[in-house]
This record gives sequence, C-alpha cells and structure tokens, in this order.
Amino acid sequence: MSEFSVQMDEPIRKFSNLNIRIVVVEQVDSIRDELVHFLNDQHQSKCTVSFRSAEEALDQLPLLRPDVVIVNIFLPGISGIDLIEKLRETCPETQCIICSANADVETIFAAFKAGAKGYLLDRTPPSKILEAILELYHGGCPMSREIARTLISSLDTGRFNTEEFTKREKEIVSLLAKGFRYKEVAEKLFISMDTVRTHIKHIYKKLNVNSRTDAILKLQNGNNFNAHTPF
Amino acid sequence: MSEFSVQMDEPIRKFSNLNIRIVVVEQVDSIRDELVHFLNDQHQSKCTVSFRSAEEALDQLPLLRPDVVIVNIFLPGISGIDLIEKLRETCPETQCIICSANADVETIFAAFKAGAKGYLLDRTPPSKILEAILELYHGGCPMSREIARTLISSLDTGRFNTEEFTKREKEIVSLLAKGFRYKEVAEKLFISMDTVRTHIKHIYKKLNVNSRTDAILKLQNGNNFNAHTPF
DNA sequence: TTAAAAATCACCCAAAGATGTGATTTTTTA
DNA sequence: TAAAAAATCACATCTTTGGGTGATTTTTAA
Repeated sequence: MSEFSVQMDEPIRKFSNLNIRIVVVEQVDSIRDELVHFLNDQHQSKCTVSFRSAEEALDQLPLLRPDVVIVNIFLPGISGIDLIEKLRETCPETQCIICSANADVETIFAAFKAGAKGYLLDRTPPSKILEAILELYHGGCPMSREIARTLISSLDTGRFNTEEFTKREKEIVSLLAKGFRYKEVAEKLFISMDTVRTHIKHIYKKLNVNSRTDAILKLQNGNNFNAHTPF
Repeated sequence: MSEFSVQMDEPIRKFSNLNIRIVVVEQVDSIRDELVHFLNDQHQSKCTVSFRSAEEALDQLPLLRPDVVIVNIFLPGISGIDLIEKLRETCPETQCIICSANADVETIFAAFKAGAKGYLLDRTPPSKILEAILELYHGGCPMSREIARTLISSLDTGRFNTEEFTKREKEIVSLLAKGFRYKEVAEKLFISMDTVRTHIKHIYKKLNVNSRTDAILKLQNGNNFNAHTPF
C-alpha cells in the first residue's frame, strides 16, 4: 500500500507514460543526483535539470516551467520556502513539493502558506518521492504521515466550547473577529452600543479573557496560548 | 497506486492479520450494510457493530472502545461532527474518520477541529475506506484528494508582503498578533511604549489598516476581507 | 404559569489603542 | 563618507475598549 492524501475514486495511472517534467532543487550532490537519476529511469517522469540553490533555480525556472519542482527547504542563501514563495509569481503553473527534516507546525504552515502543495520528510526515498509526484500531478497533496498528523492535530487543539454562547453572542463574536468596532456591530444588529458592550462582557467572561485579540486567539486556537495565558 | 497522506518509509502491511476493530455509524441501511460486510470479509478488519444514529453510537461506543469509527457527517439528530466531538471524551483512544458529501473549507475544519483524523468523500468505495482505515491505523491522516487540496489551499491564501517590514516591525507585529499590550511589547523589547507606538503606526500604514484586529486579519488571511475592507 | 435565561439599554470611569507632529541616534547602503 | 533607512523617544489628543453596576423586557424551558 502507499502514501499521500489522494482522491480515491480516480486511481493513479502508475504505469502510463506521463513524462511529468520535474526539476529538483537540492544542495547535497549525492541526494540530488540519486533522485534525478531515479526519476529519469522512470517512464512517468523526466528530470533534465536540477539546481543546488534557490538563486540558480529562480534564474532558470521561469523559462523551463516544469510541472513539478522538488525543493529542499534547506538551501544555501534563499530558503526553499522563500523560493516557492517567489515561484508562485514567476511560475504559477508549476507545483512544488517541499522536502524538509523539520516536522514542526510552524515550518509546515510556512511551507503551505508559501504555496507548497506537498511536504515530504527528508529521508523519503526516491521511489516514494515519485509516488508523491504522481499524487500531486493527479490533484492531491502528498504529505508524509507525520506531517499530515502534525497538521491535522494542530487544527484539533482548539474547539472552545462555543455551545456556551447564546445566539446573539455568537453573532457578536463573529463580527468582533472580523474587526468591526462596537459602534459598527451595534449598527449592523440594530441595537445600542451599550448592549453590544454588555454582550461582549459576557463573552469575555465565558472565554476568561479580557481583550478582543485574546478572545479571537482563544476561539481560533482553542484554549491555547496567548500573551495573557498564565503559566 | 493509492491513497491518503502517509509516512513513506514504513510500508503498510496490507496483507497481515491486523483485525482492526471498526464501528460504522451511517444512517443509510444499504451503504452501511455494504461497508460492514466488506470490512468483515477482510482479514485486516472486523466490524461486528454498526449504528444508524449518533445517539445509539454514543450509548454503546464507550463500552466497545473500537480502534476506528467511520462516521457519516449526515445523521438524524446529532451530527457526525458532534458525535466525534463527544467521543473524544468518552472514547479517547478511538480514532474517527468522517465521511461527507461536503467538501467546503468550513466543514473540513469543523471535522478536524472536532477531532476527526480522516476525511473521506461520501462516494468512497468500501475498498478505499479500508485503505483509509489502514492508513489511519498506521499513524496517517487519510483524506480524499479533494479534501487535502481544499485544506492545503486554504492555508495558502494569506502571505501579505511581509518583506515590507523591517526586522523590528516584524518582531512587533508578531507580539501584537499574540495579544500583547503596547506596554508589554515595550517591556519585552526593552524600548519605550512611545517607540512601540511609532512602530505600530508604520506597520498600520504599510498594511493600510487602522486597528490591531485588521492588521492580524490582513497578515493571517492575506489581503482578504475584514470589516473595513472597502467593497 | 412561573422561574430562568437571554436580550436589551443606560451611565460611569479607567485603561488601552490610534493618530499626529517633531526630533535624535544608530545602522545600512549606495 | 554621505545619504537613506531604521530605530529610538516625547508629547498631545482623541477614540475605542473593557469593566462595574443596575435595570427592564422578551423568550425559553421547567
């Protein structure tokens, strides 16, 4: 069995001749060469070019416009994440998979925010990288198991007991989170500003916070950490 | 080839006798029965019990404590998401996969926030559901391709041109976003509150906002919508 | 139908935030 | 090294927010 997050009713044509055009950006010669050779040995993929730094890649990629770029996060000079960030401008059709030894939430988010569509751990063997490429090519977002778990678990934390809120309070919380001023909330809901204030007092009491930002953080990230979380 | 987000250097033992204990919660008799029969025909899985509503499931599951529960999001009465939410208390070891026809970001986030560890589209055939179960059992987070794409793309949006900020401004933005008061920021950075104010003025000007919340929203969600976005 | 919960409003005060103007020192870079 | 950018601080003012107290009306649920 295999890898990556995939749409399940559309099996991947593992043995068809896709000739997906791939570029590898990896500083370490041995790793890069092994991967490039492997990809060229397969009938689904073709990797005629590779780079050892983001700078070189940025120079050439807009001309090459490959289907997929495999980027190591750790590069000399510009990082893999910044490279992906820049490629979205110059190579909008190209999809990127990032390879990283890091599996912390911050790095994962940074990579996906930058525009990566896949995230593999560094030690992933070439055969599995090819599977990820195929997965990506077919519309999925290939991730190492650990990455998927970290990502999904980071969404999990939150869940403040929003059931505690009344209907009106939920409306107000939602407007607060969008940045509306008390006055604007009042106008939107056709109630007085003092009433808005009262609702907010109740909301803050229930959330055990005392500022809008803390309330939003608590509702977004769960009971998590913010500046005023006592340790 | 196959499915789901997976750790790639630990191949799943597809043909071993795992006997993963599974429970299915699905309202539609035909779908439920087909899945249950399929799972019982496999040597890796065993599904001796199934329910057609969350209420029934909540009653029995704490006693059964299965390895995996397959929950349809659409159930009579309590929804699949709420069921998962409640199970985390009463069945903390049990892992849940949700099945849903919905593929919108809100529902996806709600499911994972509730504690789901996998998310499959409704039309997923039993054989693929089994693959998802195996994937989950091995520490992954199985998702339909479309789900993974929607989830990852939702992270992508943001990315305000953070390059515009100076080093100091980035520090201050980060503290602001965590809910620290001006005074606290000043103390943390060993500068005066007036200096903090000055930096924040510059930050707001660059972001073209005029409140902390709007700044955070802009940095989180990109140039997106907030209360004061002109239409 | 009665008690509880939710929603409404008012008034007051203090704390925090936003905005403007002006200025000095340090660091970066052309 | 000279100009530009970044970082620092001060003072003033006004707006917004947060918190306390108290009260009435409407809705919900026991």
